[in-house]
Amino acid sequence: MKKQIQKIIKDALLEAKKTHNWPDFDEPEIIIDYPKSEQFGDYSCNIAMALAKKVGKSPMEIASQIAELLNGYITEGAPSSGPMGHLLPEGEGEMNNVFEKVEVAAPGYLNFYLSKKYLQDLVLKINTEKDSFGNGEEKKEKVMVEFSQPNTHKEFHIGHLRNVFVGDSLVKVIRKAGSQVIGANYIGDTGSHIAKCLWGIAKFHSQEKLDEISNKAEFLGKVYTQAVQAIAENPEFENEFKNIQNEFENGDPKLAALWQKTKQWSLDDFQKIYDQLSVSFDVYFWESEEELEGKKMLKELLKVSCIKESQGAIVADLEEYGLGVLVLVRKDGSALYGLKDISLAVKKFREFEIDRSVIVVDLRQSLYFKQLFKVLECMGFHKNMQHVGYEFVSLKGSEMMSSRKGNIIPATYLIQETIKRVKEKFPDTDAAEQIAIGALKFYMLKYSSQSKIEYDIEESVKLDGATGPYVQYAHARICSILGKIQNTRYKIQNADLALLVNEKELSLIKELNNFQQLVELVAETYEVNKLAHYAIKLADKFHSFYGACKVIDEQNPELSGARLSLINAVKIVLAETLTLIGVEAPEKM
RNA sequence: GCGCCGGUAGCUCAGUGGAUAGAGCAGUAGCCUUCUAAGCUAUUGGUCGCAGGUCCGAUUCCUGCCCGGCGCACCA
Repeated sequence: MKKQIQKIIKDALLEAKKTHNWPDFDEPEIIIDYPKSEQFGDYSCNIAMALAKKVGKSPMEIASQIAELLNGYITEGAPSSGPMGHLLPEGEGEMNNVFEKVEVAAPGYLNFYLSKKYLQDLVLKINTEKDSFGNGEEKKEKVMVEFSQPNTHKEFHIGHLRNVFVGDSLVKVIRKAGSQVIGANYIGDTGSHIAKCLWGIAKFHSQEKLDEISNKAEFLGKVYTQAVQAIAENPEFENEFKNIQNEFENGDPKLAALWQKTKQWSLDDFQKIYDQLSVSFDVYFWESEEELEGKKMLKELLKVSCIKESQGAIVADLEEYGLGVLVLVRKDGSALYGLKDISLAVKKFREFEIDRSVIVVDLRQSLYFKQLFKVLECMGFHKNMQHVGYEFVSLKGSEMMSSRKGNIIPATYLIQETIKRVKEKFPDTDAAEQIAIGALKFYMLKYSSQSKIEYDIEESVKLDGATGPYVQYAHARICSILGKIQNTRYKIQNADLALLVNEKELSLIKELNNFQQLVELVAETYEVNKLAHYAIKLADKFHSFYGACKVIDEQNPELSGARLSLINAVKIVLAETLTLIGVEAPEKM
């Protein structure tokens, strides 16, 4: 829609140059905005103000001249696109008269008003297309979104949850926008943290019957912390640990068996969490595999100009780009994250033939990703790779989490606690778990990614205001009304939508009209919090409509039919928006 | 030291080169014999960190500074 408005404005500018003897100039970019308030129409453009100097007239005068032409187009047709009534592509049905009028407002805005007919037809369109409403055109592009990336032998904590929610949402929204998407997980199943944990088990827990431990994942996390602290406090343990690390890396069968066994404990725990959150992956990568792949690539890598030996280690020297130095291989020969990520990046593009790689990782690794992408570039590997960062999550009233310090908040604790509190508050609901998971996801996703979250459990289970349950509640209310008219004379199909003329009704439809644009925007900018904000706004407008308009009215079955049709459209879009952020929409609450 | 991110209402956060800077919570005043009150309606509340600059116009862009957080060679 915005693009089409741009096009007709461009037509108008060209025509104005002739008819109003405007001087010749290069057109600046035509920007179409949503006005701040509905009193300024549905779309607005500030081109007249930008042109004031170039044309040599006042913004208001320019705006009036453009508006006059545009209003002419509404009835008579624009030079390149025909009547503005035919703005929409073929196959969109009988979408005539998209705009009602174009107005000029001080200090020089052009305000576009959608016609009632267009809005009323939109309700039918949504009811017809159902959950495919808002889908982008199918693209050939293949995108991989890598997210979650938990480390085995460490506990899955609340910071990991933010990652999972953002990543899962990106998969869904980029897919909806029309690209093929592969959701990928990259498990950290190797590295020094594993060796530390194995050493910790050998040192402090060798007498215990490991198989009888009830919460195995938690046990591993605790042992890891215990090991880190023990080594820090007792330097003499350093050698003991190094010995075990060497034995492990050289394939000691006992340690390898212990590794496999304990790794599976972590993986089982992760899977339980993903199941509970309804998150899944299309493909898994393993750090232990990339370690081997990376080492195989070393010979080739050393031919790359920026990669060299330094102080016994192999590093990428990126000083000339202002990116410092990235160590790929330690002086003891073991591989670091960077090396593994190089081989993984190559694998993603070669084996999976993707066009774009999106990686969701903590914002604190921004520099690291700049370095990684630069190294790949130096290798002649010019690909579309994006790091989507997000700020950290802490718990209100506690210091910053660190699994090395052992003061983390486990994800399972937060999930169980939220479910418990929802059940306390609403003992009658059957959807406590859906509500709790929804509250959790919504709370994390409503923040912009560069905003730190100080997680407040008390705040997160409040079910009013800008929360998931608030949106779910709007959905449940709609379902409740729709449930009442089953097997009655009211009809959603073939309703006379021209009856929808009330201010609240039109305002609600206008919000629905923004959905497709939103999907496109989020798929490009990765700003998933905009989905949450949209859901709130739509729910707000529904509640406002609900307060003002009675849907089922015995006296007026025709209007009721139209309104039922409208709320069904709202239900579809609301549910779809929630789906995009991974939140379920229960029918009853 | 260099770099990145933030500083907007009492609190938590949106937002933007332009039209009176917006929500939620908290506060105040109303609304359940009426489709789910997890709701609605109205309302109080702001030197958009500070100082310059660019611009017809800056909270938004540029520069400097202050405050908070984070990152900068063998963790991931």
